[in-house]
Amino acid sequence: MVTVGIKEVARRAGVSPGTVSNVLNRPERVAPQTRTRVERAIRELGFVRNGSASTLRAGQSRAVGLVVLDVGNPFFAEVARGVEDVVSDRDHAVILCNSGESPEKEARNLRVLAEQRVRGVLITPATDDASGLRRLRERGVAVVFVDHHASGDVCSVAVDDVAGGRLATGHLVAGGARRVAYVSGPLAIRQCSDRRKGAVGALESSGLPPSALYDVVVPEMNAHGGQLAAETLLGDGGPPDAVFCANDLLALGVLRVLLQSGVRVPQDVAIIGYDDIEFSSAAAVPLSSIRQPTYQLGKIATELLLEECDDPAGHAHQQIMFQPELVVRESSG
Amino acid sequence: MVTVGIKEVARRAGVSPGTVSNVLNRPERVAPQTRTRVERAIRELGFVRNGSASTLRAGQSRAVGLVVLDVGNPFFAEVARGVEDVVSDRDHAVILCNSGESPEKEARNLRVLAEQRVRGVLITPATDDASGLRRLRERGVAVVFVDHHASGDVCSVAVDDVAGGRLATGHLVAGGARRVAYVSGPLAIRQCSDRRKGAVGALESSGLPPSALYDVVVPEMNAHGGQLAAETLLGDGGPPDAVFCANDLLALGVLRVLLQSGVRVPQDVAIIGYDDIEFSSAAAVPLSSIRQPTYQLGKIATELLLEECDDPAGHAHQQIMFQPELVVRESSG
DNA sequence: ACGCGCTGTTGACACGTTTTAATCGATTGG
DNA sequence: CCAATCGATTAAAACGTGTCAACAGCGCGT
Repeated sequence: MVTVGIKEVARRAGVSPGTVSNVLNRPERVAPQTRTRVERAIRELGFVRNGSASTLRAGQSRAVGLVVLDVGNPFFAEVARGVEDVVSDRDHAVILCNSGESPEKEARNLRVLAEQRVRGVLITPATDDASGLRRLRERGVAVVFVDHHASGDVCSVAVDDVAGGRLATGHLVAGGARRVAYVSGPLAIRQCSDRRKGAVGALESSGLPPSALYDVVVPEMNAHGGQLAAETLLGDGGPPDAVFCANDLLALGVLRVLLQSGVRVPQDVAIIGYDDIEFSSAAAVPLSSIRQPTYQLGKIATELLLEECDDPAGHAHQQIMFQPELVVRESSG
Repeated sequence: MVTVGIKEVARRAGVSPGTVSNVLNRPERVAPQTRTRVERAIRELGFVRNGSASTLRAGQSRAVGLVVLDVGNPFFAEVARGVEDVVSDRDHAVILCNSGESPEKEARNLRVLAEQRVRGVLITPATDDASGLRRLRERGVAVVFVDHHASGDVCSVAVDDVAGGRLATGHLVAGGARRVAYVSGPLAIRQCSDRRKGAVGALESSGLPPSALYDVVVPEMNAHGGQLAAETLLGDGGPPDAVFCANDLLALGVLRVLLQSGVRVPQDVAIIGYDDIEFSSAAAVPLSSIRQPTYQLGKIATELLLEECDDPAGHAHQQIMFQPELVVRESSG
């Protein structure tokens, strides 16, 4: 491994290593003429800064961590795109971690990120146990919650999931549903429990009893989980009037199984999903859904994070909360 | 930032810093009893190793880079899942980069990865210009191509795109198509040109003239690109008999616009995509496609990469080539 | 001519770990 | 009982960069 360092550049340009470092980090402090000379030397030698040394000395790296529940979910892929765009503009790197909704994997990921001395962490937590995150923050790592509302001393960018659940369920009830199934992942995941809360609220406002809601919880929030849920629904003494799914992946899985079983959507059963991923509108029966500003979620969260990193003292934590939007398509028409 | 380092652990455990380092890196060389003492000290102090210092001194990091054309494409998301699973088992980190099919962004990403001193890079190149990668390899960074066949001195894990193109187009022709549109991203992307090559081959074998293939090239290989392509198809003197799309995202975009315009699929126009992403089977008209072992692509590529990193000398480069598989659904039935 | 401030530059040290050769103690063989 | 050997541990020297106090050169006003 041929290692060309800052001092070889310095020798070639006829300056001291310190000056080269200045060219790299505070170009304005060095005379234009020497700067160009150094820059030429850098180019000629093909020098690239050693990030480890830089990080070690400076105490902060040029990378941020992103921990999501499922990279395979287009929702998080879109969030990741937002993160990547902002971070890449500032020549930083994104370390992507997948928790797969498992607290253990999440903890392991956080440890790796701590080792890497990332500047900050963007996370959609898989659990309400914030002890791992607290330790991180005590070590001086900035944390921003994504798609998860926080309170007080942490930044967060989220969408009002209770409102979303109310919106979705209210719409189903307005369409005539009297018995609604709620298909979701583990209720330990905040998004799932909040959306459920909204659903319950909507039923109450409509004068329906709480028993009108029928929970089907599956371990994984993907299409496979949706298929599992649909089989449960079909087996359990006939399907309900309508199904509210905690995300579109689940909804697509449910939809597929119902259609295969000869159930007509929306005539027999109405379905609504959540997230409004790109594919929902192209589904066999175009899927009603709750739209969120997904890309913005990633983008704004990252901006907040970097802002906090750049000025930890003068930074005021803020919790941003978007309002979701109902998108009606055939599956609930 | 409270920094508890190796030497505080050493003091607490009553040993030297060197011993702590040994516990971390070669536990077998240290007596069981001192080892447990050190491990306790580590736990009590909440010590986490400083990756930058470790990387700096050891000369190699615990991170690999993954450069994909589009994180938003479920195909690459699935590849990323394969990579993440392997890498996370070995307590490494994945640095995710998105080139967005742009050589400039790709080059910038590679520079960031070089700075981070990643152990290796997994990449689906956006261009045939391998100079950036050559420089990386000269610096001792292992490189493995993903979904891109390499020759000779580099590892690669790919799927036979020419065969895939032939499979898809042969199927369309067998179904009666005489005029086939090929909707694809920039032909500078190898996957696109290879699949096209297969398509041409299939037409020739069937005795059709090369003019039977009609190219529609769009700048981005996503659903939006597909919509653009479909508009071109509709405008240009009536649609062809069949459309072969270079990936499923394009196909879903094409499908949507055709259906909206009253074109019947497959009666008026047959469509086939590529990648067989999860959503294709759930589309308004379930999409025929070419299936690839996507997760395996990421998994095996990563294993190859880490193998090369662990033993650069004794490593024999290999090019793995999978065969794709035709999946027929309604869109071409 | 002199001191002053200002801009540009320098040199040396520190960051936290890995690594190597050296040291220590204990055990074994002669 | 000494020497040789072996395993466990240590001390110290790197790794490549950022930082900061110190310093040189220069123009300015007095």
